[in-house]
Parts: sequence; structure tokens; C-alpha cells
Amino acid sequence: MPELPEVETVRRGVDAAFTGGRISAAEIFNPRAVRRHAPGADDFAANLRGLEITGSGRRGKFMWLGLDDGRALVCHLGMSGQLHVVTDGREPHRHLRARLRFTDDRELWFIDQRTFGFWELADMDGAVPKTLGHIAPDVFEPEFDAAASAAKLRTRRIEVKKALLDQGWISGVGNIYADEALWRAKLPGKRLGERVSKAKSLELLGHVKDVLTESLAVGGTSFDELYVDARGEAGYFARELAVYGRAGHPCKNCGTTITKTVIGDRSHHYCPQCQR
DNA sequence: GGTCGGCCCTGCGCGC
DNA sequence: TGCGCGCAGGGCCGAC
Repeated sequence: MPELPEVETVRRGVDAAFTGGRISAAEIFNPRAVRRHAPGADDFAANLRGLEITGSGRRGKFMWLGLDDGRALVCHLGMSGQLHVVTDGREPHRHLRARLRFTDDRELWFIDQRTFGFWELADMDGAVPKTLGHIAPDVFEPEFDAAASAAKLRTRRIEVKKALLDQGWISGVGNIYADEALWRAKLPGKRLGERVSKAKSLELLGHVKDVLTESLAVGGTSFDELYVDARGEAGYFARELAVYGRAGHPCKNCGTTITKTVIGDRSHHYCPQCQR
């Protein structure tokens, strides 16, 4: 599932391929892909025609392509979304939801099996699209304030695992890296935010940044064909995971069997010995 | 304002 | 073999 490292890996690939490129046509094959564009898919496609890509950006799991009319094409990959740079005229993928054609005959494909991802057009508000105003800065942004974020966590009456998935508090963290950061911090995911010490809150945020950094360095986490980068290549962080997807296996720290439970309707993997 | 639960969706694995 | 069910989960929305 694409979280921050996977989205950033994709963004870099798309940025390198298409910055300076001009869109000759846009095609929407599944209207769900542009469900946030109220005037509909045809209008969405018409808006993009003839525009040039000026660059790209990212906040958390959202990425966008800057457009020369001052707006942005915001992309969220959802659970299974992929952006592919296509140069070889291959046959359309069965889950191809949208496609941009460029004047040099290259194409940007939006493939999304589960259709939780989407594209939208947004005006910019400074450096970030207006529609992302409710998304908190991620740990790599200069605006991210670790001390303030730690303090905010300590006001919350929800489990810390749930808080990590709240993109309004800290963005870019999904189920995989939330579990990994909690294990590194030796913090039980069920503990309420208000019961986490100041030092532990800061330590947790440090582990969030570390695990995201390490994953980004190897191209993110791939479990199956649902995540590959813009060139179609898998990431290698799955082999580094300590708890996520390792229920029934020994903890890499103490040997205790990793346990799987549910917090906030999402799976949670942890070491019952280390995370007490 | 904060929290919670339900919904969207598709493919896979499992049990019968 | 084939069918039905549960599961995976990010973000949004309405309800409380």
C-alpha cells in the first residue's frame, strides 16, 4: 500500500520523466478516478488538454504535478494506485483508470485495482494545493514541528496507533510504518495519546522519520504487484519490516511471537514483550 | 472540536 | 470445481 516512501519514489520518477512535458490529451476510463471533480470526467480531461507540467510536489501520501495555468493535478494512489511512465505503446492494463498523453508520444498511466485512488484539479495555496489544507505537514517538511506534534499527541484520547493514521496530525504514515515505528519506540499501539510521555512522544516521531527515511532509501515497501515505482520496479523495504505482516514469527529484538490484533478497525502488529 | 463507525472497491485465500 | 464469504485499508462523511 503506497505510503510516504512509495509516493515519494513515484513522484521522483514522474517528475524526472514529465517536467517540461506538454499534455496533448487526457483520457478517463473510470469516472471514479476523478470523482472529486464535480463537473465530471469529460470536463476534467478538457481542462488538462494543452497544459505543461511545471514540476511536482508532495505532502504525506498526496502528490501533485504543477500545471502552467497555476493549478495542480493532485494524485492520491489510495491502496493500489500506480503511476507508470509509458514509452513503448504497450496494450492498456486491465486496471488502467486514466491516462495522459504528451506531445512527444509518451504517456502517464494511472493504474488502480481497488479504485481508492483519485486525480483532482486544485488551485494552489502557496506551495500546496488548496484541497490539501486539512492535511498536516509530513516529517520531511520544514513546517513540521516535532515538539508541537508531540504536544498535540498528548492531548488526544485515542490510541496512539489510531493517531499515527490521522493525516490531520501527521501525514504520510499508513498502517505499515505506524506499526514499525511503534515497535521501534517500544510503545503499545493501544496506549492513549494522552498517556504517552513527552519524551516518548518525541522518540516515536523520531522513529517515524527514521523508518520512512530507510524505506525511501530502498524504494519503499512492495508485498505484491500492488506497489511498483513509475518504471514498474518493486521496492525492497519489505525484508526490513520487523512486525508488519510478521504475525506468528519471532520478534527480531526478543524472540517473542509477533501478535496481530485490531485497533480502530485496522490490523495492528506488535511484540507483546517489547511493547508493554 | 474530537471521536467513531460505515462506506467505497477489487482480488485473493479459505472453507464448505 | 465452484461458490460464498471475509479480509485488506485511505480518506471522507454523517452522527454523536
